[in-house]
Amino acid sequence: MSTIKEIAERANVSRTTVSRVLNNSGYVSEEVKKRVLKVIEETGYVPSENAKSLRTKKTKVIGVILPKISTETSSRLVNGIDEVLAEKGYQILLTNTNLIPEKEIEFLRLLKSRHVDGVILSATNINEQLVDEIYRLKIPFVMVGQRISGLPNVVFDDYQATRDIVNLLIKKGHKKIAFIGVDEKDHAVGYLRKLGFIESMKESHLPIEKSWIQKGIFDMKSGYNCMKLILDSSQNKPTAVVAVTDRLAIGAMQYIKEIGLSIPGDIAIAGMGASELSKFISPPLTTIDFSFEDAGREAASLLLEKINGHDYHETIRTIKYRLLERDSI
Amino acid sequence: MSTIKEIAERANVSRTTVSRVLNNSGYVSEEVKKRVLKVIEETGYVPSENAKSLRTKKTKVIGVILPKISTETSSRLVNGIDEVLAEKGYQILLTNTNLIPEKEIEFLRLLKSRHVDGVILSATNINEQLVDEIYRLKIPFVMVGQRISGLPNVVFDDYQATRDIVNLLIKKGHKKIAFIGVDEKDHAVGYLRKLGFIESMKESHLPIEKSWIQKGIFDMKSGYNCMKLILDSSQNKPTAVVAVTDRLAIGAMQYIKEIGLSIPGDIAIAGMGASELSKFISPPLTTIDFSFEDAGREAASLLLEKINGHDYHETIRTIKYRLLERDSI
DNA sequence: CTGTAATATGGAATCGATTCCATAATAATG
DNA sequence: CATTATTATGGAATCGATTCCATATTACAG
Repeated sequence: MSTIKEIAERANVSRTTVSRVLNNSGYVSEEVKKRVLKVIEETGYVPSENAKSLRTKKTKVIGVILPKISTETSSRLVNGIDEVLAEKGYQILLTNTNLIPEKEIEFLRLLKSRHVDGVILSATNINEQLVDEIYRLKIPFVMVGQRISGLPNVVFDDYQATRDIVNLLIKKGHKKIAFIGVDEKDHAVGYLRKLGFIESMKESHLPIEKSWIQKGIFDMKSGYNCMKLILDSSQNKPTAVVAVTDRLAIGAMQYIKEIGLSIPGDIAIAGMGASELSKFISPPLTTIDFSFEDAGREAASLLLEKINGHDYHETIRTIKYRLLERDSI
Repeated sequence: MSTIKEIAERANVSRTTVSRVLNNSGYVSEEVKKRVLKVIEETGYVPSENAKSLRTKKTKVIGVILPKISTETSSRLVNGIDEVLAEKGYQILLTNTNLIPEKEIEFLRLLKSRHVDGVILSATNINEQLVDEIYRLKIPFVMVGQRISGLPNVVFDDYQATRDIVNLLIKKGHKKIAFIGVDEKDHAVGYLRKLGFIESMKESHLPIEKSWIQKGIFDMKSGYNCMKLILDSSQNKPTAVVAVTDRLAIGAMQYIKEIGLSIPGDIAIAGMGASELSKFISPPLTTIDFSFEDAGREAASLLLEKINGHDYHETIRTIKYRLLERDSI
């Protein structure tokens, strides 16, 4: 691996001049420039980004912290982020917390030690310590999916989206609607979506049986189990179910089918997230399309603004969603 | 952001000593050690990885080049890679070629300039120029999914897997089997799978109509179109179809269903890749599970070996696959 | 009590770039 | 032709760590 010094020697100029050619800044005569470029070409020299960024304090790397790496949500988000960042010559340094909250802080520190130019965090739950750490970081930062006051956020309207779904079911005549949620520590998916459900029901003066509200985790098995609980634990069976993710909904569908009930005849069901599966499952699942690519793009743009601008007041970008009404309701 | 110099001053020691504490190497008295650690704690100091790696020539970063970022294949692969690397304290620098071949070379150079400790490349096609560049790189390197001689490879047995599927169909009595492939420039998915198909057919002395072999790209729409061509362009209609990816297969299924034929009654169909969709589509799709997570883990392990060992002879790790027989055949 | 080994610490060079400052050569201006 | 800009180039400091080498102190052996 050649260095700028070698190039300088070979081209019979100083390192300073080589640097000027590299960044084409300052004055360099055409002749010298040509000579230097020729040497660079011949040797296949590539300047060390490392040394460069030590001096310039810019790495052109953005840290991305994901709760889980191989989910459709994450990969669509990263796709959106990359779309915007790659264009501006930034690379993505990927970290995966695997849903372990302490890792978020660990990675935040790590990304700082690597001098990334900015951080995008897609978190599922936010504790005090994490928020503290973020404030201490003083690195351009964007939060996706959850809200932290005082910082740039890209959020989905979880509350309203859930209401739209519930209201649609109500409009279709359903009065007994069950709900499969997740832990409310996840403010967006857990708390806000549940709130949307409850408030919509209340506004329409519809009762909610306690057993109709179940809490799962983020997988199909859990949706299956929740559905089982809902149907087994009460005589009063709901005619519709809203699940806060498609996976939960699909798990629930499996149970419904398994016990011989029809969808949507006996029970209507809706999910959220517009996973690819939702379109192909039978019957196709009604869901909310949150466009994670848009969220990624938005987050990246916002981050670039912060990187260039430095204005650190709170910013909230709400990603629009679409209700995809399909045959499951 | 504090530096080692500041810590040294605050603790009234030299930078050398602080460095010793940081890496606990060399001799440091308990007393001084405590004092330094306390200052580090107080200031929240994190050493600059950047400066460190400039000196040590190690970045603890692995570059990963993907053909497409938001596909199930890629995200499963990255998941496997991350599983192994994270454990050893490595981070992933992600780059996405979006299937543009020149980008592979561009990113290879870029990753070198960033002094990554190694590179994992998941490529769809390999041209001479790319191979040249890889040889020139002289960075620990692992190729996934395609083979390059003389270097470490993690490959799938595309040929045999395809044969297994075709043979299964033949065993089930099918004699007229169609094939939806992709460009043979993609040696693994395009060339080898087609070869497997053709040879299996030949060995069983089964004829292949020219129109039964179609070439698509990597999406459902393309599978749909290919299926249409297969069924429309000849009187002699096949009773089974093998598609080289699940997406192509699912697209094909859509067309088959659309024209009112039944699966597998009128036409049996099989895909490859074991996408999540394949399990939930109706009827569930027979496919090959290539365990991309395993491939990722294997690639990462192999890379770590290379990073530590330096032995650069060719290595080939073939990831085992499972044939998932489901209702579509 | 002297000589060697072990322990403890710091100075200064180094990694590979950028960048400020100085200086030399050439061109433009009055 | 002297003076000032402009162009062209290099020297050396710098970024923030690590690490070789030197030196000082203490411990131990003969």
